[in-house]
Parts: sequence; C-alpha cells; structure tokens
Amino acid sequence: MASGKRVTIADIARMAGVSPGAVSFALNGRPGVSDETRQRILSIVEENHWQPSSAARALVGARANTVGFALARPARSLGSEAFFTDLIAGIESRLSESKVSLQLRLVSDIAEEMEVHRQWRSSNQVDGIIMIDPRDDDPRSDRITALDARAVLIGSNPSPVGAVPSVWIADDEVAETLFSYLAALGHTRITYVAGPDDLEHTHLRAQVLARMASDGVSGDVITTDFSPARASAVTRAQLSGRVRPTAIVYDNDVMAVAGLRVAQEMGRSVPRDVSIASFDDSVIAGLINPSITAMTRDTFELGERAATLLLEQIVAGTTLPSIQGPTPTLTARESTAPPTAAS
Amino acid sequence: MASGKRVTIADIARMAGVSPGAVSFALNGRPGVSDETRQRILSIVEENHWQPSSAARALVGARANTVGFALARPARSLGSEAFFTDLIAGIESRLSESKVSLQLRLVSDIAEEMEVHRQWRSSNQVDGIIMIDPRDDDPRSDRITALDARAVLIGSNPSPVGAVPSVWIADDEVAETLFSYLAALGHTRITYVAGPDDLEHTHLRAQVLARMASDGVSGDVITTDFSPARASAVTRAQLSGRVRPTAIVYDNDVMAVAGLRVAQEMGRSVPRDVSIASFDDSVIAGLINPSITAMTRDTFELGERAATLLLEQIVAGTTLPSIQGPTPTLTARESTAPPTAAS
DNA sequence: CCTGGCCTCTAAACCGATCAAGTAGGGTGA
DNA sequence: TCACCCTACTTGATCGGTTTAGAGGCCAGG
Repeated sequence: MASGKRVTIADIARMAGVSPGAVSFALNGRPGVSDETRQRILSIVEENHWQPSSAARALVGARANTVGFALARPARSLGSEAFFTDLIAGIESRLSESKVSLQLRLVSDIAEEMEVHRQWRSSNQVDGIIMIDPRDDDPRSDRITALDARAVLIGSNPSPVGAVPSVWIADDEVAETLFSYLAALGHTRITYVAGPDDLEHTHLRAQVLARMASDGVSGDVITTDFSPARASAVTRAQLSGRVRPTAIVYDNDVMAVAGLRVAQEMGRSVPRDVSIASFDDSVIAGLINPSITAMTRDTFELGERAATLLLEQIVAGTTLPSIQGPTPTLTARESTAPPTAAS
Repeated sequence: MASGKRVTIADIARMAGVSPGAVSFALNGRPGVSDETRQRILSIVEENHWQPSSAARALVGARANTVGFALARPARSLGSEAFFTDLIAGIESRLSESKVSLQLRLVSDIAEEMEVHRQWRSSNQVDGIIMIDPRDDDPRSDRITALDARAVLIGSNPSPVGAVPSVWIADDEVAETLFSYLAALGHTRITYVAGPDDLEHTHLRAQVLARMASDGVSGDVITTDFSPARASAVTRAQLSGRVRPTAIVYDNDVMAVAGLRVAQEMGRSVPRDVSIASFDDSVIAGLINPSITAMTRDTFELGERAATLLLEQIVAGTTLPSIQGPTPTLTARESTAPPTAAS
C-alpha cells in the first residue's frame, strides 16, 4: 500500500497461495483456474493496486497498449493549429476508452518519421501507427508493410488495396461544395490560394476548380507554404491585377484572415467587393468581423474514426479496408456574397 | 539487413566473439573492455543496425528515454490552441536533441492525471514528468514526491523548496507591464476578463490590477470559462453599463477577438472608443483588423527550458531549483490607444 | 618463486510478465 | 483394480537487456 517497491505478479501469487502462472491466467481470462481461485486472485490484485508492467509485457511480445503518432511538423502541413489539437483530442478520446495511450513524437521530416516507426516497431513499443498527410509517391506505406505493422493514414483518398488503409475525407467533394457555392452566388473568377504543391489535397482541389471552366468559371491556383505572409502577398497581387478575382479561397483560416486584412487595407469591402472563404474552419473564423465562410469538418470525429480503424486492425491482426471520414459541411458566413456588378 | 527477427545483443556478441555482457559494457561506455574490443563491437553494432530494446531496458530499471506529459484538457485551461502546439514543439525540440521522446496523454481531470503518473512511474515507462497549470492547493506535487519521480511544473511562480520545481513566468510582471501601459496611455477604467477562478495566474493578474487603484485606475475583474461566448456576453454587458471601461483586457486571444467583434457590432470603434488587449498572443492577433495589442511570450522557448530542467534532473537524479522562463514582452498593435475625452 | 593486484572478459542472476509443457489429484468406465 | 481423462494448477523457459561476482592472464614487488 505504502510507496516503495512495485507490486509484482509474484507478490500477488504469494498472497493468494498460488503460482505466478496461475495469476497470469486469472488476469488474462484464460482457462486453467477455477472461478473461485480467479475471484480470489482478482480481489487481491484489486486490494494491492497491482498494475501490469508494460515493459515486461512488451518484452514477451504482448500488446503495448500504445499507438504511435510521429508528426513531421516543420512543413506545417497540418494547416492550422486547431486542427492538430482537435485531431489529437479525437484520437485520444477513442483510445482511452480502450485504455490505450498515444505516443506522440514530432520529427523533422519523413525520413526521421520512418526511422521512429522502425524503432517503435522493433522494440514493441507501439501496437499501431497513425500517419497523416499523404504525399505523392509516399514512401511510408511500403515501409509499414515491411515492418508488418498495423497503421492508418489520414488522407484524402481511399488507399489502394494492400497498402496502409486510410480514413479519408473526400477532398474533391469538399472542393466541389465550396467552389460550386461560390459559382452559384455568381462568381466567375475564383482564385484558390493553396498549400504546398506536393500535398495530395492541393491537387484534388485544384482539379475540381479546373473542371469548372466548363461552367464558365475561370480559376487561378497559387501554391504557398501556408504562411500568412505569403497569403498577404498573393492577395495583394491578385487584387492589384488587371483581371481581378471576385472570390478568393484559402487553404486554411490563418491565410484567409491575412487575406481579409489585405483586402480591407486596399479599401475593398468584404464581401461586397470581393468574397473570401477558407477550406479550414476554426473558432476564430466565426468570431472575426466579417466572419469567414468555411468548410467545417469534424476533426475530432476524424481522429476518433482513425483511432477506431487502427484499434480494429490491432485486434484483428490484419489490414482492414479504408473508411470514409466525416464529410465536411459548408458554413456560410458573412465573408461571401454575390459579386456586385461594379467589381 | 532484411526484415525478419530483431538483432539482439546476443547476436552481436556471437559475431564479435565475446559475451553479451561485454557488449553491454562496450555500448554503455563502462570500463571492463579494452579499447580495441570496444571499437570492434561498436562497428559490428553499426553494421548490423542494432537498436536497443526499450522494453528490455525498462524492465531492468534503466532509462526509458521518454518523458511523460499528461494533460487535463477539458477545462481548456491551456488557453489558446497555439500555445499548446508551440509548447509541445519546444519541449520536443529539446528532448529530441537528447534522443528522448515525449509521451503525451490527454486526460479528463487531475485525478486521472495522477493515476497516469502512477502507471508511468510504476512500469518505468517514463524518466520524468511534465505538468502544467498549477492550481491553488495542487495535489500533484505531493504525489510526485511520493512516487519519487523527476518532474517539472510549468507555472507562474517559483515552487517552494522541496516541491516539484517550476519553470515560471512572472505573471505579476506580465500583468504589471500590460496594465501599466494602458494606464500610461491614460486609461482609468480597465476591465479584466479573466479565466477560471482556480487558476493561479488569474489571481496574480487580478491583484496587480487591484494595486493600481492607488494610481487612480479602477479595475473590474470578471472570471470566465475561457469560452468566446462568455467573452462576448461579458463585453456586451461592460459596454452597456452606466460606467463603461475605456479598456478591456482578455486572458487570451480568442476571447479578445470575440470581444472586439462585440464592440464593433455595438458601433464602438476600436481603439477610438475602447481599447482592447490580450494576455496571450497568436498569429491571428497580428493579422486581424485592427490587430490586437498582446503580451507575446516565447512559448517554444518555455517548452525548451522546461525540457532542459527536466533532463538535468533526470541526469542528476535529484530535484533542482526552479528557473524563470522567458519574459513575455508587450507587442503594441492597433487595438490600443489613449482614450478619447468623449468616451 | 610466490603473492597480490589490475585488467579484461565470462557466467549467471535478474527485471516482470507470458505461455507451453508437465504434474497432482479426483472422477469415470471397463 | 487399473487405465484413462479431466480439471486445476505448477514449473520452467523465454523475451533482451543490465549487472554483480568471479575467473584467468599478466605484471610488479618482495
């Protein structure tokens, strides 16, 4: 009871007058002990606050009850900060139901991420791995297969069979929803201020915009590093051009706020002179003046679903098919309106 | 090289023609092997990509090379989201220099947080623990002492000797800086929209404001749950009162943005009719229109310092004294100005 | 030539769980 | 009465490291 040395299975066994093996059977619900003995052992375990040693379990190859999430961060490919926090919260909330904990690691690039995966795997530290932010020609999936690890990828597409399954947001639908809404409002010149070129969703969204040419919408795609400084510069250039967009769509809320400010500084009224929207919502997007139209996604639930798929795979011991994540919805706010004839 | 079974110390020993014990000595830089043998062993280790099994190490009570951070989140006591992300990034960046990883766990309350601490400690999963958000009468410090664990507390005060040392931000100085600035601009009626009552820094900041009564500044403190909805309501009430504040200071940037919007909706111009400031800075605070005056703190560095103190304690095996964190500085922006005579 | 001490290395116990193989004791059928 | 089976356990190997005690070999001092 008092502090001191840890209570081991051997201590429990001694108190119950049985062997350590019997205690192990009782704890893991395996046959080989009578119900009476099992109850006695379990109550002794309870009284003495016995906790399994995760190290010892990992050593014999049992579950670690931990999943790993290595995050290649400097690329800022996560978009806004709130996304990250909500995602983690969603993952954690599902994991903790199953008494599984999350091991989070920030790494500088994909190479380091894969190195971390190898370490985790080789010392049985994690039962599964969460990955995010798929690239064109992503090397991670093959590596995971080589390690024979369970994993999920949070992405924009269902993975090909055999690869690491994904929880995917239909990014083309998302783009379709937002761009169509703007088109329906009457916008014909739309600029999309995107993220880096090597992210999957950048392409998907750009393609959707390109397809709308047939509806008489001319689109312009400009890639950035997600920084507000770039967003400001791009916005300034767009609003100074000879042919100006009537609507600008940003990949995340921080860039949208930066763009909004530039528009206001240049004397353009939002949404009268130019409409502004974001592919990423946040508390702030709804609070500023004017509030910003955005695609709202339930990031928390996305995390939950990813965790669920991963846990199911761990239990099943196999790779399961990809599943779709929660579909983002359009939250129309004050920053969008039909273009005025003058503009 | 190929996948398959893991390379163990026994494999290395066989290849080097020595015993496993000798390999262990060589790897850990302990005396007992000749330099020649040590070199030979190390190069074999290198060639064969041997990696220590953290499970096996933990089992014998060696370093886990992991530190734990359990976060009681629902109270939203972390303030804005960016704070959290930056802090983690700072911690991680220092830890990864020492090849230490961070185990992050989100929990629902302090009781669960302490339970997690116990588990971590009892199975040697972590070498140290990071805590944040000190309460009045915090039970965690005693528990950590009972567990004989190394820990740091990120807080507003140097800890009493014997307790868990802290990396502290001088919150009274921070409050002094911001309130004095407003007073110097000529504000005499300042409202402070604070966080929950049981957080240490709420008191500290409120006390500073109270002391300014001697300088002819009348202060009003209103506690909230950090939600933007409460911030809006409070702001609306304040700006509708008979005696209206000339400046409103919020505990974080989200609340400040909410307050700003309410002021604008009520037809008050910021900063002409009322000044607004925040105790917490963020990218957004600098981007919106008008940009918001805030206390900028180097959260990344705060995380780094906390990690450094923790690592030093782990190496030393003892508790070290508290250290001061980076001092926040005032970033004056557009949302503050001298009050106009009319207001 | 013997003793002692140092250096380098080996052997074996140990950490705390899991699990396959083995055993004691009671019951059953022929 | 004996063979046999079943239940309810125990024994001991195992995972991959660390660590202590001790074994040889070599050299110096007396």
